[in-house]
Amino acid sequence: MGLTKTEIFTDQQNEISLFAKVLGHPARVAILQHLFKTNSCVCGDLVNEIGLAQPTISQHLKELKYLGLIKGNVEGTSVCYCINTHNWTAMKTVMTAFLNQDISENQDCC
Amino acid sequence: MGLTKTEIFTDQQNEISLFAKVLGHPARVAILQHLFKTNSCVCGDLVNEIGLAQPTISQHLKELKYLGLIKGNVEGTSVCYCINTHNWTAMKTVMTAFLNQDISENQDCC
DNA sequence: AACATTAATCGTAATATTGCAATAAATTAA
DNA sequence: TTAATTTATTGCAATATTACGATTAATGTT
Repeated sequence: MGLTKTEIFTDQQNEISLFAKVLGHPARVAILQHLFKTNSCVCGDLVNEIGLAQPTISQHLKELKYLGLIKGNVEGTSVCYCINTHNWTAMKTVMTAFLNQDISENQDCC
Repeated sequence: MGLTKTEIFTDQQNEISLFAKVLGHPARVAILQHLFKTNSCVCGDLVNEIGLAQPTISQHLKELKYLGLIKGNVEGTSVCYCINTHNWTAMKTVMTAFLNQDISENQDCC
């Protein structure tokens, strides 16, 4: 079906998976790393940095923006993107809590 | 195309995105949380816990196993699954490093 | 205004993912 | 051996994702 049954999961589970999903493509990972590295905004030179076509990059940026991980500002004919630090931190909190779950008693049982 | 161009990205970027991708479905998040909570192994009662059909759960378990995040042991007619703590920790290290990237100069620029 | 530049959107093709019914495989019990 | 139980596999339908060419939209330049 290709259609996830979100209604049978908790909000938390859906939130974690949505964040993970947007990080689940190397182009989006690369975009985020580049925005972190260059700190200040970057625009369409992401197209040059990463070897994908402009519409493809634009599409990935849209997804990152939709999840709130980046912000975009129009500057003349170009658009300046950067990390939305507030939302990034919020996402990090959610993901870190999930990753740091402890095994109650411990040791692998299988 | 639906086909990711992995060859243009670094091994690290591909690794991060693969880990994120497997966490990018609420059923797999729920399975992992359940395995953590019940500590010791759990078998097909995951099918009861989560409201998906047995083949669907089996498929999700397969993906988690492929990425090495869980282990499965045959015990009679049932199969006992549990977190692969070693690989989970390794994954956590990779993901945490990515999530904890710092913005060089700081503050949002857009 | 006409042109150039940059990014978003549209349309489309190819592949991937999700989910399940049906079936097969493996093991145990009678 | 036959039946029961449990999980994996197969096959398939529906939807999602990825990628890009062509186009449009927005702004700046001459």
